[in-house]
Amino acid sequence: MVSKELVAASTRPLVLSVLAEGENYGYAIIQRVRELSGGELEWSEGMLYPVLHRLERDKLILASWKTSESGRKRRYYRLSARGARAMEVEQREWYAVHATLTQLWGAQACTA
Amino acid sequence: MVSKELVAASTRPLVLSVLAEGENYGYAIIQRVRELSGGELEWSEGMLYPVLHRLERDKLILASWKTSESGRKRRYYRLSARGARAMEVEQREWYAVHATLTQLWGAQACTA
DNA sequence: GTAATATACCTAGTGCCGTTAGGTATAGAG
DNA sequence: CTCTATACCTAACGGCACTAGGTATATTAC
Repeated sequence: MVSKELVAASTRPLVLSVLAEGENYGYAIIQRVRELSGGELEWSEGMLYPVLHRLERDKLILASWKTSESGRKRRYYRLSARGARAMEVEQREWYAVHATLTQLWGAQACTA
Repeated sequence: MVSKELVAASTRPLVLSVLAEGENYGYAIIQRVRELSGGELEWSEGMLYPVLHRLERDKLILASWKTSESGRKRRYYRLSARGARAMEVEQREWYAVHATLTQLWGAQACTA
């Protein structure tokens, strides 16, 4: 379990970073994040879809409906150039805060 | 500058960690965090004081009024045993998210 | 001496965002 | 044929940073 605030802080960078791996759709993004976090991050759909809509509204990601070979309709998202820049900003901010915290927590900056 | 969400996520762990260094008061905590972050984190008073009140309400920190030799009244906070445990939880959650992000960002886990 | 700045505390209104709790529809498994 | 997993969506609620104030005292500048 991760606190609501930490979820809020990590959602945008995580979504942008997952889409930097290649285009993907909402349901699969949730699973990808759960997998990457070893089950620590269990996103709800009610959280993610509004996030995707906001990112699309802000032109950080681009969306298109596609039908998979199974016949299922999915909304695929991919990173825009603007989104790639936003991801770098998020990354820099994250590292700034991480550096501040690890100064207080001692030398163990690397637990990844 | 750091996003609102990232500020929200880091405020509690930062305050608890600063108080783990020793008792301190609101105004000085703001300066300490600014110093540790190299100016990246510029907390407003309107943000911090409600945070301190919530932490006190939840018994994670303990408060007492003291008058400095300069004659100024300050409200000093110190970490409770409960607060120390909460800090460890926050730390573990932070590292879990950090590990997830750094997997997506590549090997550069250490920029601290 | 007095005006300006830094220190030191506080609160109210606003907007954003995760959570909870729903709803709809299709594909595959038992 | 029913149940689960997949796949999308939205509305109401609560918590929290942000903005913009307010009060009061000590120090510095003119």
